[in-house]
Parts: sequence; C-alpha cells; structure tokens
Amino acid sequence: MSSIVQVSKIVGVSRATVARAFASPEQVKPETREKIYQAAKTLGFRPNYAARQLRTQSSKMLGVMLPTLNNPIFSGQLEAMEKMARENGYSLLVATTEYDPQAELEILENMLRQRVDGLILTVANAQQSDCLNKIKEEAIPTVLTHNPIQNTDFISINIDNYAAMYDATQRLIEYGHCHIAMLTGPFFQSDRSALRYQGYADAMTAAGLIAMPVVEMHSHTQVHIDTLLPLLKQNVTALLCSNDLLALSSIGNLQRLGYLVPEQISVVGFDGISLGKTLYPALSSVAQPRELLGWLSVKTLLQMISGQPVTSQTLCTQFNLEESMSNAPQHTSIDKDLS
Amino acid sequence: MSSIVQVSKIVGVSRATVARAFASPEQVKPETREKIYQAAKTLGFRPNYAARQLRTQSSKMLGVMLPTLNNPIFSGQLEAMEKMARENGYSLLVATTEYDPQAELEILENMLRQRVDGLILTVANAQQSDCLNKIKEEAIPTVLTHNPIQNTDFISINIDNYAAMYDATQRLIEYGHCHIAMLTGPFFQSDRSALRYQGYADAMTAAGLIAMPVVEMHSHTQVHIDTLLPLLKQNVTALLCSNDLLALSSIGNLQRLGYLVPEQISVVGFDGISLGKTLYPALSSVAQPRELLGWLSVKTLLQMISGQPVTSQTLCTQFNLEESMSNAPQHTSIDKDLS
DNA sequence: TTGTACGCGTTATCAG
DNA sequence: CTGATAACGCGTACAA
Repeated sequence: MSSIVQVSKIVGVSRATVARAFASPEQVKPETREKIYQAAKTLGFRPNYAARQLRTQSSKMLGVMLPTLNNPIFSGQLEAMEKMARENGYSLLVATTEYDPQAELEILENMLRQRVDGLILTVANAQQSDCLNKIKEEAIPTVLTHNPIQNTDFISINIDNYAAMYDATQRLIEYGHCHIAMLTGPFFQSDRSALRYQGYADAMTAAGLIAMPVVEMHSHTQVHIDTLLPLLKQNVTALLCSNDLLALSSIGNLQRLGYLVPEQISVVGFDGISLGKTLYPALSSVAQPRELLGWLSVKTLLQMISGQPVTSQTLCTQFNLEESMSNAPQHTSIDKDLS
Repeated sequence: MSSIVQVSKIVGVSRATVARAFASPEQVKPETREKIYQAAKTLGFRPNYAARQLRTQSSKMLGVMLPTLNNPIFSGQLEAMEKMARENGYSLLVATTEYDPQAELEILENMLRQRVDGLILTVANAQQSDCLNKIKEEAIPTVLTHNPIQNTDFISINIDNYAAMYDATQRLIEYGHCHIAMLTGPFFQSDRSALRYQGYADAMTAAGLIAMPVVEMHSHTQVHIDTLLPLLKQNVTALLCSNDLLALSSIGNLQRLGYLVPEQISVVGFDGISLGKTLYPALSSVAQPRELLGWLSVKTLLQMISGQPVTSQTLCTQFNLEESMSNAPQHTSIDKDLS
C-alpha cells in the first residue's frame, strides 16, 4: 500500500489531499496540512519523485557531461552549476567522458532514459560528434559549454579561444619574445586545442614571426622533460600552454633543469586557476570565468526548459599578467652559442 | 498513449513483449526483438527509467554528497566513483555542501525523495551531524568517506588521519626540525582537522618538543602572508599543512618573501595531489589513495545494496618524500639573532 | 477546501 | 516465447 495512503488514513483525509499538501501546500488548509506533515513524519513518509516525474513528465534533473574533473576549470564549473541548479530546484546527474566519444554516446543514452529535463555538456569535438548528432534528433534542451559552435544548431556558452590565445601571444611578442612555443595536451581530443593554436599561429605570423609546430603532450596535465629540452635548444624564450596545469608542470620542470622563470623563459597558461596566483612565480594566464560560465549555462538551460528564447554567449577572458612572464632575455642565442 | 504501446502496435505484439525486449532481451525471440528495436528506432522510443524505478523500486542512482570539488582530492575521488558506478549500471546524483550542515540536510532530503539506492557522503563533522542522525532513521545503504567513525553505526572508507599526521611529524623531527607549525583551513568545519592536529601534537610531545597551537586559515586553499610572518619570527623551520593546496600556497608565499624552500623552511602537505610532484620544489605530502577510495566506496555501497556484508576500511597513506622537505637548517635562531 | 477517478510507462505474475 | 492485467506512487481535472 502506498505510504501516501497510510498517511491519508491516519489523518482522515483522501490521498489527494496528502499529495497536495506536498506538491502545492497553498491549496490545503494550514490546519490539515500540519496534521498531514505530522503524520508523514511519524510514518517516515516522503514524496516519491519518480512517481511525480512520471505524472508531471518532468524530472527536475539536469544531465551534466564533462570530459574530466581533474582540471579545476571543469570541477569549479561543476560546483557552480550544482549550486545554481539546486537553488532552482533541480538535481544534477553527472558523468565524465575522458574525451571518449563512445562514452559520450553511452552517457547520453542513459541520461535520455532518465528523462533529464535538459543537458549541459562539453563534448570532445563539436564539429564532428555522434553525440551531438543524436541530440539533434531528440529535441531536448541542451547547452554546450566550452565547445565552439559555428552553426546555429546549438546554444553554447563559451569563450573565444582563438582571440584569447591571439591576445596572449601578442602580449608575449610585446614583451620582446620572438621564439614562442605552444604546448597542448592530446591535440585531437579537444576542439579547443586547434582554435587556440590557430590564435597563436596567426598572432605570430601577423608579427612577422614564425609559428612553431604545436608541441603535443601525452597528458592533459603533465609535461615531460624530454619534450621540453628540444625547445630549449631552439632558444625558445616563452612557452604558451593550453591549460594551467601544463603551464605549472612546465615551470616545475624548467626550474628543476636550472632555468629561471621568467628571467630566462616566460611561461603563460590558460584557464586562470586560483592556485596559479598563489604560487611563486605566480602564473600568467588567460583566465576563464568558470563560475560565471557554470552559472550562466544553468541559467540558460533553465530558460530553454521554460520555453524562453536564449542565445549563445561568448564570455570575456582576462589576461592575468603575473610573475611567470617578463621581457625576453637579451642575447639569448649568443649566450647559448658561447656556452 | 505511452510510446511503448505505439511500438507494440506497429510490431504487432503486446507491450509486455516490447518491455522485455529492452529489460531482458534474452527472453524474447531474436526475430521479434529485432523488429521491436527497429520500430523503436523509427519511433524514437526509449525506456523510461522513472517508470521502471516506480515498478522495480530501484532507481539505479547513487547519491553523492561532498564538501567541495575545488580540492582535487574530492574531484578525483568523484571521477573515480562515477566511472565505477557507470560500469555497474548506476548513475550519480551529485551535490556539494561547502561544509554547511544545513545544505547537507536539504541535499539529503532531496536524494531520499529521488529514492537513490544508496548514499556516499562526506559530512563536515561525523561526530555531531543532523544529517547522519537522519540517515540512521532511514535504513538506506550508506558509505561515508573521509569521515572518521568511532562507533559502528556507519560504514566508512577512510584513512587514519591521526597516524598519517603523526608519521609525517615524526619524519620532520627525524630531519632535525624542532619548531614545527601546523596550518589548517577553517578548523571546526571538518572533523579531519582535529585528528590531524592531534597526530601532530602527540608526535611533538612524544619527541619532547612543544606542539604549537594550530594555525587556522580562513580558506581551505589559500594562505595569507600575514599569518605566515609570525611563525617565521618564532623560528619555525617546518610547516605541516592539512592539505596540499595550503602547502603549495605556503611555499609560494614563502618564496615570494625571499625564503628558500626547503633550505630555510620545509613544507609538507596532505593529500598527495599529482600537481605537487611536478612543481619545483616537488611537494612532500601524505598521499591519500583517492581513486582507490572512490572505487572502493562505490564497490562497498553496491555490496550493501545487494545485501552482502561489508566492513569499514582504513586505507594506507604513503608519505611522499620530495624536494620541499630537507634537514632543518643549523643555527637558525642564531642567524636570526644576528640579523 | 476536499474527494473521486484516471493515467503517467514500466515490470511481475500468471496463464497460455 | 508471448499476452493480459494489476500494481508502483503521484498529480490533477472535475465534481462536490
């Protein structure tokens, strides 16, 4: 016997009244409402959201799919999203993909079966994604984060990766750097990498400098010394990293090799994680507004769910000029030749 | 009309057969099964887990409640949990509490209404928690992580915070440090802080040294220079931090003040986040097995759900001796006196 | 303000 | 292997 019936019997009302006492309290006389709450408490009754969902066709759940939580940019965004969702009466179903398109598909299917009211996701590659193609056929409110979207098929909250990296590169050039290398994680796993590299490359070219080929790491978070050494031999004076963890790892490795940062080599990251500012040298970085991004993506999704018109938004990044970056060393190549 | 009925009509079978084709495919003749899948595809049919949940009394969802995701120890654990859960056919409902007992209660209530099959949580203070008291009345499978549990009311997967910090303190003492301070985040927000401090204090006392009062920060992740300066004046030669982010922040601040780490002052963290190893100086730390902890907590919870007997487990920590720690400087106090 | 009655999409049961 | 039917717990017309 459904426990709602038990409550109704104890209080001496119909089950409809009990249901109303929880779903729309204002429709029930305060007096009986209190009696119902009291009985519910002693019986340990509590509304069953699955049943409610079945009836109302709304789960009050949002599906969140992110590549990983090991990067503070994602975990911070997730925390902001959860808070915003909860404040609006929504729960979050969370899964990570590790940039694996197969996992993306399976997670999506599961979330659709759960009947989440909407989806917030960052896919590995938005230009070529079975996951997104599948979503298109489903007509479920969806917000992309981080993924650059050319066409108008999806709403996306993101930043201008190209412009941000173009800008960062220009800053380094203004500081006199000519030999600038760019480091990324596994390049083809993420569609952001290419945009950022293009921004770097175009800024170099525009300044009459030569863009170097991308330096690709096996990991999104760790730099190996072996990949750094060749760059140093090429007299690179500045390193642009596609995220802060790579940048910090680079600094650590450089210092361990005896290099001075920024005196001999400048390092610039991407994301603006808070740890970067507190370390020494503090990390120069292209800061992404990750709380805002999380907050806004949930807000946008809720608006879509309620049928309001929404638009994609490109959030501003901010270049944090910190200690890890300085003017290019003079006569670097000469020094090296002498040594 | 429920879409399962539509499918059944197209294929010309009963809805029971369609349901079986998805829930227990082996009970359906391959031929008809294929026809059903085909029809489902063209109709865009997909099982509704809420309805299934209502019928089977099992949501295949686990509720996860953590203090924050801004500490890699939690986000890494969450990622491991999610993977493990998904591999076993479970989804994760995730929420963060910011160590707020009120939020803990609200989130718990919500998860219970969602009828999660089990709960994995880290509460602010397990000795005095309305949240845990409420859970006791509910008889829902629950696994605590990180929370030390004296009594046998709850299953907990954790580490021995006391012993780990006792050990770390001993190491510093063996390295000749006499003036060791311990830094923590907001002390009373977390029950781990007290245990770790006690480990430190007892190790100091056992070595005939004087334990200093705990140095409490306003933030769990950031150290302010102002709190560091008094310690330096007291000739402290080693800093024990209750997590790695505080430790890294300490190192950054010390270096910015012109101090050499570890030559003048050693710094030891807690958690063993991977970033710590790649920085320079690499961070000495008490490493927690966070993937194992996540993995094991889900495994344990699933066993509880399936009615198997389980036990609490205390996982081993490992002291990572790295560059941020060295022998205590000689004659520190004399140097200071002369200056 | 409250009661009646139906349906949301599944699965379990039992019969065939 | 398949069909018929009754739950699962709730929300909400509609009626009282």
